[in-house]
Formats: sequence, structure tokens, C-alpha cells
Amino acid sequence: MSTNPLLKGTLQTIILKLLEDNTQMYGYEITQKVKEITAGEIKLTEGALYPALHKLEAEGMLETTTEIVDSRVRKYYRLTEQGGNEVSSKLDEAQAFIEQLQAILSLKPALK
Amino acid sequence: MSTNPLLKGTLQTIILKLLEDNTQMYGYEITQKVKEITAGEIKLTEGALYPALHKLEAEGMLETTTEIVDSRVRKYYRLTEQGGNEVSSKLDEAQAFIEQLQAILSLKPALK
DNA sequence: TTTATATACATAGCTTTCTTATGTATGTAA
DNA sequence: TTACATACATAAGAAAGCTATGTATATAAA
Repeated sequence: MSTNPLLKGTLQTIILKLLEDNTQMYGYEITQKVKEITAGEIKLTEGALYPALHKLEAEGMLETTTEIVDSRVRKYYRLTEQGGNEVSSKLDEAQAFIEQLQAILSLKPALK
Repeated sequence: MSTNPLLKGTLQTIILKLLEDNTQMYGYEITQKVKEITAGEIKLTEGALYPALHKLEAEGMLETTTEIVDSRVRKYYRLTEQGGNEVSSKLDEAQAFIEQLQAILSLKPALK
């Protein structure tokens, strides 16, 4: 994988979508889930994930509860009502952007 | 459109792909081409485009020739040999990332 | 027993890459 | 003479990643 500039801008959407599907998840679980779904192709780094979670929480999109499991701390995140409302528009934006991008990247050479 | 955080990381690939298809283009032409292809959905700002072109040139991916057309300066960019070699791997990366992203974003809710 | 790996959080410092705003200059239409 | 289109460029700032580091627990391996 190395670095992944393409990830920029999509991390928030990934987080919100996963939390829409799974009700509640903790940070480490999100990294593992993404790794699993993408067969290791996309790896979320902690330095990107945790600040992104904190930001979404500060914006009122996510709320948390902390639990102790096996004497380790787990901070569960779930969508707030506002967060839930935001998900579908974020997904629409992402899908629209992907389609436009593919329109450019799979362009046939101009017939001159 | 407003701002476009999703654009991050894809601008280089867009530029290289357009130059693969069109042999040579100048900056303003690239902005218009992208606007045209995406029906105005994606707008490249000059503050993003020109530094990106300069960077690709500095990295040896692009080379330029300047012409005067209608007493206005035009700086044409085209792929160097190195740039040409780089295009397909950039495109592969972008397509792979898009596929992984769609795998995450269109995930069905986990059956629990 | 001490090292490595996995789990689980967090943050500081850095870099890349974008946005906004501004500037120069020419040509044309209102 | 004002506005808009064409055509370049850059400075300042913000956003959002990455790397590295730190804390802490549990377990497996050497």
C-alpha cells in the first residue's frame, strides 16, 4: 500500500458508512473491517483514523461510550441522529464523484 | 460544486490521463476539458492546477513548450517518456482504489 | 524471561495538497 | 468602462493525511 493520497477526503465517508451498517464500532475494529473488506488493499493508519473520529464526534455526527473488555479500553462510536442524516448525502457525493472521475480516466483518445 | 475534498490525490492522475489522450494541452484547456467531460461537476481551480503541473514537470513527467496565440501566452504540456510510463500504473492504482472504495461504500448491513 | 505480536487508545510534528485570494496581461462584448 | 473570457502565476492559509512515538494489557514465542 505505502502511502495513499487517494484516501484523502474519503475517510469520513468510510467511517460514516461503516457505522450506518454496524450500529456501533470501535476504532481498532474499523481498521480491521476495512482491511478485511479490501483484502488488505486499504489500511487505515491510526494517525488518520483517530483524529477523524474525534473530529466527527466534535461535529456532532458521532457519539461514544467507553467499555472495558478484557481489561482493555474500548471506545465505541455510533451515529447521532445528525450523523445518520448526513450519511446518505455523503454517499451520494462520493458516488457522483467516482462516476465523474471514471468518466475522465476511461476517456477514449480524442478523434482528431 | 463548492469545495471538493474528494479531488485530493486524483488531480495528478487526471492530468496525466488527459495528456495521454491528447498529446499536448495547456493549463486553461485542461480546466475546460474537465468541466466539459463532467458537465461542470468537477472544476479544477487554477491554484490547484498550475502548481500540480509545475510539480509534474519538476519530477520529469511533463515537458513544455510556450507559444503565443492571439498575443496571449500558452504553455503546452506533454508527457515525457517517463511520464508516459507512469500513466498506466497511476490509472491502475486509481481504478483499484475506486473499486475498493465502492466495496466499502456499497456494503450490505452485516447480518447479525 | 524477555521479546515480539496483537489489541486499543492517543497525540505531536511534518508533509502534501488543496482553497481562497490576488496579481498580471490581452481580447471582446455590453 | 465595465464585465467576462482567455491565460498564466503565486502567496497564505486550511485540511487531512502520514510517521513516529507514547501508554497499556494480553498472549505467544524464543
